[in-house]
Amino acid sequence: MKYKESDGNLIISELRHFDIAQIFGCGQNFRFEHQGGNVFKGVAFGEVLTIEQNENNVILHDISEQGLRDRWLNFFALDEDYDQIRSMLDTDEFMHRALEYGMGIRILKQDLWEMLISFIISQNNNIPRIRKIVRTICDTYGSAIANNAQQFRTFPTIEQMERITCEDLLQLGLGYRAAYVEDAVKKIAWGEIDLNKLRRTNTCDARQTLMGIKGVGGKVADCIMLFGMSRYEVCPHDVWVKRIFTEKYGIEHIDEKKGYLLAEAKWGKYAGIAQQFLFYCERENSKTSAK
DNA sequence: ACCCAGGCTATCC
DNA sequence: GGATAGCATGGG
Repeated sequence: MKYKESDGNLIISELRHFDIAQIFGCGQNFRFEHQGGNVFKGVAFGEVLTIEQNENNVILHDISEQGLRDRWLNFFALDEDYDQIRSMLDTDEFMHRALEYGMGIRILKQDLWEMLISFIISQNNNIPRIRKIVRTICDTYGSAIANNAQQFRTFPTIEQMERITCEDLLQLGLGYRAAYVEDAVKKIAWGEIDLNKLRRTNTCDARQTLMGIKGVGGKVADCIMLFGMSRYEVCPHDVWVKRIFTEKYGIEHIDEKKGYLLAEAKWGKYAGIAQQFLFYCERENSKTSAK
């Protein structure tokens, strides 16, 4: 990977395994929107970014080298060696296909608080609607960001959300998840759960702590840890993976425990990343074939 | 109009 | 302990 500044933009070249459409389309992020062409725009960690990709380069608009190092290098996991990760995951024919299909997928390193709220909202919900609700929360409680015509706002901080009630959230269309988000906000705002402490807690205990929040079960806790704490070993046991493990890997009477054991055995410390390739491949292909 | 969505909780046995 | 209905809302 190489990068340089040019006309106030940051141009990245010789970057392997990076496809913005896949990265933002694989269900890990709800805040970047397709602007047409190969351009996506969104907000992460309070900063707005327009990102564009062509055959040879990735262009971060209005970003300096400093900005890349301070924020986006980490967000896009550019310090992770995806050649090595992919070779470790390439353990069978079905996964091989998923790796080919998701050639440019990377697991983003996103804000833990935002992942907590976003994945509570994700349960029994479809992705377009999750995006819409998250955006509404940002529009209502987040802060304005300078220099952006679409008026993207930040994901609200804990302080900006701490006075929210269940009724407020119902107004925004969260449905029965309103009470869950309210519980999460209270537990964090009142200090019952310390997210910074959670980052240094082992995965098993962190999972239990997260599951103490109403509306956070195993799958949601795992997504929070995978996307918000880069716990790459955590493999969220969702409906798609369940289906794959049954149909492609021949596991009968699949349940969460069996799923974890299989993922652990096959993909070890990158089982969570493996899950993302499987999820993306299966979901995208079912879109085109079934409908 | 109908089925379903990156599940979880309460309640049943 | 393990199984299953019900859940708010709206996208496709």
